[in-house]
Amino acid sequence: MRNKFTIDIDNSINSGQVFLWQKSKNYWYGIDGQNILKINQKGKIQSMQNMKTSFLRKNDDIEKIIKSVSRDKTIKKAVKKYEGLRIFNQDPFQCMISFIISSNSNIQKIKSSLEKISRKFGKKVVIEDQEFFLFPKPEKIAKASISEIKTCGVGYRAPFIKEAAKMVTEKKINFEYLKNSNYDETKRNLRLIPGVGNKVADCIMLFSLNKLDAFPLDTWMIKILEKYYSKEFQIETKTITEKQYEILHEKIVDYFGPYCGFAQQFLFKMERENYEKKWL
DNA sequence: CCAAGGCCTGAATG
DNA sequence: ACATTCAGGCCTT
Repeated sequence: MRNKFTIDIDNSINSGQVFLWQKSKNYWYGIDGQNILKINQKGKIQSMQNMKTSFLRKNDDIEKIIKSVSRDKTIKKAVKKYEGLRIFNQDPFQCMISFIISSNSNIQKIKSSLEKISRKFGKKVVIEDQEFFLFPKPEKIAKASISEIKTCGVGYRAPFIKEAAKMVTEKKINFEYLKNSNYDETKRNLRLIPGVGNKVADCIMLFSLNKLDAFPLDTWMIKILEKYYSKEFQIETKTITEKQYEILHEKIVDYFGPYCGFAQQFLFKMERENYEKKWL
């Protein structure tokens, strides 16, 4: 028997995991690789390109996942407040580029850069009298010059983006293989990409490679852990070193379990909302 | 193994 | 106005 699928689409889109989405008349339209998705408030999804998609992860046993991560009062509160918050299953290439761009940046600027990249390198598609630009294929970005990429406002990340795309076209990074690999193997591979450190790798893994045990530790999550979980995970220093990141991740998996990525998403959403940050 | 500094850019801050 | 700071890291020294 299957659970009834429910989702809070607004909160899920506005939770820092996707950037190329816009709302129009109660529908959300978004770019996911070579696909354009249209989703209504109830989570009914359609591909405007007639492609198959598992974007909404409808097969997840969300009840089980939520029960599994609900280890304490703090996380229970977050889960209750953002009950319909879900993690998407994005196009890996787009996700990788998005989070390479995200480093040392903010939502608005990430969004602006990605829009420019799509507009400059992606295929134009007109749907329902609206113009969309698909996300460019890896080959296109791999062939672009650094200065062309820089016109999208990505600055010093431009060479990273080009090299990352190149590694995909050369099959040094094979997303299909990584989808079927475990956490450590996947991370080891992703870390070979310039501009991909621990945090960015965890984002790519959680949001596009089906690694629900990935738990991106950015400055916000560190603050959250210090605020609510100082007993469970003592964090001594201000800047998290590589080693500390690994140790912390292990403790987090021990504590929140194999779906800890969901815990991250709920905690992150709750804390960010407290600060009334503007999203899309 | 750890700490410090630089990095594109543009919005926010003073 | 104009300068400075800072933002959901990463890389090099």
